[in-house]
Amino acid sequence: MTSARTITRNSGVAIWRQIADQIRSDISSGKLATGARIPPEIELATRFAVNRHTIRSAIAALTKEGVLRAEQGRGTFIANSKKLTYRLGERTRFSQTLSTQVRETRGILLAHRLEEAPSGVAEALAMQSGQVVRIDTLHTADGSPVSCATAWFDAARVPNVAEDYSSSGSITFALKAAGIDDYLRKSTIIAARHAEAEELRHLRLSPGAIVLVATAINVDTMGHPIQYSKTRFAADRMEIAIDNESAG
Amino acid sequence: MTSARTITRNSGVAIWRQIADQIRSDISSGKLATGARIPPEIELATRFAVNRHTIRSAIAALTKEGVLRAEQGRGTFIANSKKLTYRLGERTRFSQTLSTQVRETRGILLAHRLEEAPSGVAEALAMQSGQVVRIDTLHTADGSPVSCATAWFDAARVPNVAEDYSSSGSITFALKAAGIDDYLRKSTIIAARHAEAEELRHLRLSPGAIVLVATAINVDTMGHPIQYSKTRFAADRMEIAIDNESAG
DNA sequence: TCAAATTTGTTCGTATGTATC
DNA sequence: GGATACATACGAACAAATTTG
Repeated sequence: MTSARTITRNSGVAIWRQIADQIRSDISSGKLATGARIPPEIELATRFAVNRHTIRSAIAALTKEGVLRAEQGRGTFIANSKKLTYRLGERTRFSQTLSTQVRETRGILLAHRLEEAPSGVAEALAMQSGQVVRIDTLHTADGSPVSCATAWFDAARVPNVAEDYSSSGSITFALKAAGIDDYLRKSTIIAARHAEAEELRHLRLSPGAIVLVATAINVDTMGHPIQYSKTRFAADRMEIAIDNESAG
Repeated sequence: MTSARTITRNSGVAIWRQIADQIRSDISSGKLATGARIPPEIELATRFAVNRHTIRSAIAALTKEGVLRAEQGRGTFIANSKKLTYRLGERTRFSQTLSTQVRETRGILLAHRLEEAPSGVAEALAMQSGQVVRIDTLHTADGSPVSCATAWFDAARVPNVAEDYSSSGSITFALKAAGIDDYLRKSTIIAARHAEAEELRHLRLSPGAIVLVATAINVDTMGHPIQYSKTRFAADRMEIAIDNESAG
């Protein structure tokens, strides 16, 4: 347990939630390991200079989230811990980048529809006009939701992408079915924000939780854009790594 | 103004803050442009299904942050807007990547000290043993703080890095002074979390705010690590872009 | 110039949540 | 657990500034 950082009163964020966020952050950043015992409530109360009831509220929230596990007479323990790393590269594939870290990954189709390309999407896909297929997906690692995404494709080029994704849980497979055997990551923009209500539900997060938003464009081997997507990662479970191989 | 997303009651995060966060997010994601007028309080109150006072609390918080500006009888307007983009590449340099987006950037030395390499740092710098120079810096763009960083260097190799940074506000300059004319970004890991108290102060953020954390290793032209750093970007002001040039 | 409509600013009161002791 | 203080959220007004007709 690291030292208690200052808490801010009257900020619109209850003290118990600020403390819960700090403890969760210490756990997911690796300062606290799985199975470790956190200090007793009285000690935490002293350290954060708050009442013990306030600490109990924080622990109760984290227990409900599944981050902590309290045992009467023994102490409070860390239930879960380490972050998964999503390695970004030209040939980034979701299941592949996680394959060494988890036993199993899965992709679930949440929704799909044909729509007029929203502003920004047509430009990103270098389309003159026309319709796009939009798919909303959820990705799990060992059964836990780790990210959800919205992706747009040129409807003329990959009309059955939703169906093919649904049956396989894989973008790579769905594109192969449309005759696109290979694709490359052209650009990625990474931002972070608070999770919205739908993301909270899908990723099983609590209000105030953070998502990393990766906005990406994938191109075929001719350099033509085929996929524009926004993936939201649960920031307490995932981090993104960028390796510059030539500088190794 | 996009549609109101759900707010969650009794979550430990005040409703006025959740609404303020949503409005701020809409602004910085570009859904709302500088100078634009946001809907009147009554309309927002209806849309979010809350009392007008609650909307006023949210607006007051954003006004204090400098994001909004209210004028009696006229309306409430967006004061500030666009996000800065930090382009990550092998030769990433802070001032250079922002030079096309802002008039002026500055680096300020907050603190420095000689210390035994903490766990993780010695490995990252490929040092057998010994001391490291740690510097804590703050970076501003056009006067606004956008990021703060902690960086470690092998004390044997760049003993005066703190002094040289202090006088120039530039890592590139400080390394040149130690005879390192060029360096490359080897790896970057990006995560996101809530800002800690010190970061809130330095970056002038409010509790619950988000920081993007970039953990980086820079190497010299021989591939030997010279700098290990953790940079925290205010997520509502900055995003990170990764371009894969060969896939363009 | 005046009047109406719109929009932000202010002041009551009341109920509930948060935090302390 | 109970008592107390303060923050949060709601509701109903009214006041002040601005825009529109």
